[in-house]
Amino acid sequence: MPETDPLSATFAALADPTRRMILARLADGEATVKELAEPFDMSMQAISKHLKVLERGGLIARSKQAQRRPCQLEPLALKQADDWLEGYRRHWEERFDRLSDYLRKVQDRESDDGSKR
Amino acid sequence: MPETDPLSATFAALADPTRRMILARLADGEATVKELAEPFDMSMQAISKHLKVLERGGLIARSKQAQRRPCQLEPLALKQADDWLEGYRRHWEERFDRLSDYLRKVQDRESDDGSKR
DNA sequence: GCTGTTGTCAACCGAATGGTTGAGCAAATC
DNA sequence: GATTTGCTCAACCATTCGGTTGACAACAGC
Repeated sequence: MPETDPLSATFAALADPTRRMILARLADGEATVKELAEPFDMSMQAISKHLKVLERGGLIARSKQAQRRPCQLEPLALKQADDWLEGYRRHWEERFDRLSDYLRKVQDRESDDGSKR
Repeated sequence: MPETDPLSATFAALADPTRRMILARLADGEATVKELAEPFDMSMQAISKHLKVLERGGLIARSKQAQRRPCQLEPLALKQADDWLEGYRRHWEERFDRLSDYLRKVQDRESDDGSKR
C-alpha cells in the first residue's frame, strides 16, 4: 500500500486482530518487540512487520534504547479515526431512537393485549 | 479475506478513500449502483466490488427494486467501530491534557520573561 | 419480441498482504 | 574477543485486493 492517505493507512492498520491486540497491550504501556511477540504463535519478524504497519498508520511511535526498540501507543491517529466516525454518529443515534420508538410501541400494544385478556 | 471477524471486516472496508466517499454519499440517502459509480472514473463493476466489501463490513444494506439494487447506510457497524475506539479515548484525551499543561507552562515562563524584561 | 438499462459474475492482471526462513547488525555479557 | 540477545532486512510464497474486460441476467419500454 504505497503513498496511501493517512486515514486509510490508519484504518488498514486497525483491520487486523493481531495488530489490535498489540495496541491493547501497548495501552498498558511501552513494550519491546520481543514482549509484544510473546503471546503470539508467530515469528518475531512477522510481529516486526505488523509494527511497521502500525507505525505507517501513525498508531505507534518507536524509540531506541540499546539494541531494544520499544514501542508506545500514539493516540493521535486513533483520535483522527474517531473524528471521521464522528461525522456519522447522528446516523446510529437516530437509528437507536427509532428502535426505542418501535420497542415502546410494541410494549404499548402488548399492554393493550394484556388489558383485553 | 475469508471468514474474518466483523470488526476487521469493518475497518478493512473503511481503509479505502473510494469506499469512504461512497459512505459519505449514502449518508445523504439511498442510492443505486449507477448513481454511486457516477462521480468516479471507474467501471461499475469496480464499484460493485467496493459495495460488496462495504456489505461484508456491515456498513451498507441492499434492497431490490426491479433491476435496481439500491444501497443504504447501515450505521451499526460504524457504531461498533466507534465503540472499539472508545476504549482508547482516554489516551488521546490524556495526551491533550498534557499538551495543555505544557502550553500553560510555556506561557507562564514567557510571562516571567516578560516581567524580567 | 427486440432493445436499452442496471447490475452481477467470471477470468484475468499487477501489486500488496501476511506469513515463512536465513542472514546479518549492534549492543550487552561472558 | 567470542557469544548471546534483540531486532531488521531480503527473498520467497500463497493469498487477497483493486482494477480491467467480456458475457450475461433481469427488468422496462418501445
